[in-house]
Amino acid sequence: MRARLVGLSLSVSPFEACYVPVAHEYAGAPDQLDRDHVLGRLRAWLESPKHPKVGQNLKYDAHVLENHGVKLAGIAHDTLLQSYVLEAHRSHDMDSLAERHLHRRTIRYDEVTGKGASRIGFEQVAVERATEYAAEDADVTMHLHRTLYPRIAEDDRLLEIYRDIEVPVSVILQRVERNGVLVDTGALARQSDELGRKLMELEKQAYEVAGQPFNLNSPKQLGEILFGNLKLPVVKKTASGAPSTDEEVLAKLAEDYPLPRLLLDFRGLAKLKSTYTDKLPQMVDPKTGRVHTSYSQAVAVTGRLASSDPNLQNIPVRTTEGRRIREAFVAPPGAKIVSADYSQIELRIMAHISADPSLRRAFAEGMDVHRATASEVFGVAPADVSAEQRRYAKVINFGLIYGMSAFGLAQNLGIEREAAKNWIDRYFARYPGVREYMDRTRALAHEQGYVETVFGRRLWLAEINSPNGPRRAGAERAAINAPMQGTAADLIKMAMIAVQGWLDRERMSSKLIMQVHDELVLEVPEGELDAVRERLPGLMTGVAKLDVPLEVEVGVGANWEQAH
DNA sequence: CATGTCACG
DNA sequence: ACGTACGTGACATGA
Repeated sequence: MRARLVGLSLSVSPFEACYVPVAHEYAGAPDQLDRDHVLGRLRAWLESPKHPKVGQNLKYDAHVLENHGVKLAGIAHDTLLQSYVLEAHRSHDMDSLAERHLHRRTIRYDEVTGKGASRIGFEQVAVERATEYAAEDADVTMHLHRTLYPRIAEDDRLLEIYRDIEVPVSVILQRVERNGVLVDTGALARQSDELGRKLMELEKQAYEVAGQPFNLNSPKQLGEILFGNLKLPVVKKTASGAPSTDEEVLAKLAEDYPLPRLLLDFRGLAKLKSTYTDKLPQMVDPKTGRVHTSYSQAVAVTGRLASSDPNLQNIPVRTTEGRRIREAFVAPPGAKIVSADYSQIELRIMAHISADPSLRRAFAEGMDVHRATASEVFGVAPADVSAEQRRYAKVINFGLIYGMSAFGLAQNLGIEREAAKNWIDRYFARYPGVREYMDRTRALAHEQGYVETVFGRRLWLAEINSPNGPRRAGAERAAINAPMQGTAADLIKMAMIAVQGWLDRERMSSKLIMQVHDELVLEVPEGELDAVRERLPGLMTGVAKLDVPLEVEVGVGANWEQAH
């Protein structure tokens, strides 16, 4: 949102590229063409949808150009997305791609700008050196496109994922990022004060119980207090062998001792304050007055997006205190926040892929799926399922999506492993199609080294044939999870395209402002509220016809919390 | 920069 | 006997 253009590099044929410096600034820098003059001359071409462009991560270029008032159009190809569609599990930076596919060792950005404290801005790089770096950048992109795109084009389904999903989504994401989200910084500041007071109080109490002051934020110091001074039992150890002080451990110790409870409360509030109520206001862009996240489209191996700087996909929701943070995500005067999320999307996908009759029936008949599962597993009528039974069934259903083990289920439910194994056996007896899906997926993963989403996105499993047992088992669980998580990612990307397409065609002012894996969030002027509420669910459920119905829940409010 | 922890779907 | 539920990103600490 704030980067300024220093120069442009372009290539129209292999091994030929140019660099146009426009804003290099250092003692003795040569005279350069004026930036606005250059952009003025290039504008018609840059903004023309009829003139196709190829780049590496053009979402970024589009932002920089838009910072100068140029709206990039004609994004035909993106080598970042090509690499991601072909090999989501590998690195996609240009240096790696050039080595892997072109056997070329490129000039690295760090080599040009330096790194750490002595790093200089690109505007201070000598024009000659900048030319070598930047022109090579354009040339490598050209070669990568000529190498990677044919590999996608030879597979119909990969081509659809790339051309019909990833490329259009990148264009939409740039707009979503630019739209930003309005945040009530005053409300967050008040929450920070309140949290600060509560933290001071908890800290004071902790010092009293511990008999001495210590840094509550330091797992190391905390471990010394708990397990050294106070001689509390070590419940489990961390990967490096130190006694763990994580939530599970503290919860267990809290049954018998006072200090762990204080620490659990402290940690919960400290997280909210440092990550959210203190940080988010600092992330507001001074120019737009809004928070602009960045979506990474080639990070998550399953096809999901990732959000960073700030991450808007992990804003608290599970606790009452946490939800207050969502109240600070607001609509401007005259508008509302609209949230629409897919209901039970991954379980529906499991029902579709596995074709299990009972699971499909549960969704077809619009049942509460956890209640239906409880009914089957516990052998009672749906109406007679207890709250406890439904809770168990919900944990089992989530476990299935993750490729659960008896151990994992036991731990999650706090029951014996034998008992957990028993529930799993009963589940599979009732849903044989699901077991067959899991077996089939495991076998396929071993044979091919990859699994696929419903729409043909390919998910590679590097360790599926590892001689290391635990690693192989991990890859098998990932293989089971990936088609469900990945298909859900495909669906919501298609939904983003459908929704933005509708908003554009209807010349609406409503804006997509966030994507949270199974949820789209929009900022909607009140005049468009009825239309959006009416059309949004159908647009989202209509992107694909699975063997089970898709359902979308829509909420409206003055803020994100109310809309949920 | 690694580690531990914890926020989300 | 081991080590175990999938996918992410950010923060604080401490080397």
